[in-house]
Amino acid sequence: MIFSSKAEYGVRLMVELGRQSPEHPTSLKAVAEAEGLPLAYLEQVVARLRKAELVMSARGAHGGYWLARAPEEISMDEVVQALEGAIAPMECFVNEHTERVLCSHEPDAGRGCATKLLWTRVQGGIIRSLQQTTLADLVEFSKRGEPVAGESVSPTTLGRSAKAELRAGAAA
Amino acid sequence: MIFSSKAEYGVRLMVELGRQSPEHPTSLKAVAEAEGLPLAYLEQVVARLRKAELVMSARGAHGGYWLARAPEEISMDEVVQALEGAIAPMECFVNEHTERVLCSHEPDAGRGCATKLLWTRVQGGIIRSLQQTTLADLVEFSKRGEPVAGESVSPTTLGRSAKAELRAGAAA
DNA sequence: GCTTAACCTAGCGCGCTGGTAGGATTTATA
DNA sequence: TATAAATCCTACCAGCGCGCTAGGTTAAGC
Repeated sequence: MIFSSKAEYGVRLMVELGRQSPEHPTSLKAVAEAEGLPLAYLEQVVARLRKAELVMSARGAHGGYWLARAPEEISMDEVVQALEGAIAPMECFVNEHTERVLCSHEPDAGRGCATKLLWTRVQGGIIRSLQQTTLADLVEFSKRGEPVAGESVSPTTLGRSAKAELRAGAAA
Repeated sequence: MIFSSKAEYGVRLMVELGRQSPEHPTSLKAVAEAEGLPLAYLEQVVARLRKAELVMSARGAHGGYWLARAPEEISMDEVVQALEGAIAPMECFVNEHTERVLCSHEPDAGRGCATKLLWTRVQGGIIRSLQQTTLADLVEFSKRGEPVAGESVSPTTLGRSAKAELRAGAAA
């Protein structure tokens, strides 16, 4: 498993907010009930999104959360990064100071570190796919089950519909 | 963190085997000492590679391990999959039956599941970057610090040297 | 001033990760 | 044939992070 449930819950929350009009704030309770998620835990999740300035909040009665920007301008790598911390395939990537036995990547010390090359490529693959997906893509998909054809879909999809992507893409 | 140390250790082991001639087997003890890894734990790691038929073994004195195929014909997604199990960004991807609260991806139930679209794309990005890297790439890189120019480098690199890739790619 | 909400912090059980321990089995060699 | 060197196998264990709960404080509407 790669991402924790924080990412899952947080993304769902963002999608839910994206479905609402930003006129009036949405309470966490409403989101928790709609998605069947524990409210108290959602509070911790949304706190990360707020600190990253991806959502805004209003306290008190009829308070709640709403998106800080339009869904089209929120790329999912920001969201996932806010929820999960640095996006890295290996421990030594996130904290260079944690010099555990696990990681002996000497920094550019003559002979190249083979695993670092591999993890760098993987990291690139992850980040690219996250960057090329906006929150608007997900909101659209959740509304119709399929994004509008001819819209500014990310380059990777190359015209394939999101549904076809789902069927084909999961083949490991 | 995405991949566990099994992946790190196992990939290093594969690279080490790739550096040796397949004439005579290499003992785990030698690998463990060369890489500074715990021998007993490496045994469990290499067992996964053996079950996946990526390495072969000979028991007894002067026994050891060697690659089952040429490094050029071993793509890293096979290796990582053998070490880590199914490559999935989220729990529900690896085991559809573990219906925890975490995952409520109804299978194609009308309205599309937005997070599933996202994780599918991420999974594609990971698997693609792993498939496009062969063990030979890593062995080459570990030998020279840079792959031979003009060789059959994976399409993603597009002529950029591996060193440049390392410098640029890690920027989150 | 009651209710509704965001906000904060501490704690906790469970499972998985990263090992260790101790052996059994197989093979080369003296 | 005894010994050493190696793979192979299983059980066990400590630590820690994840997912979550508990219990509050603060702020805003009616």
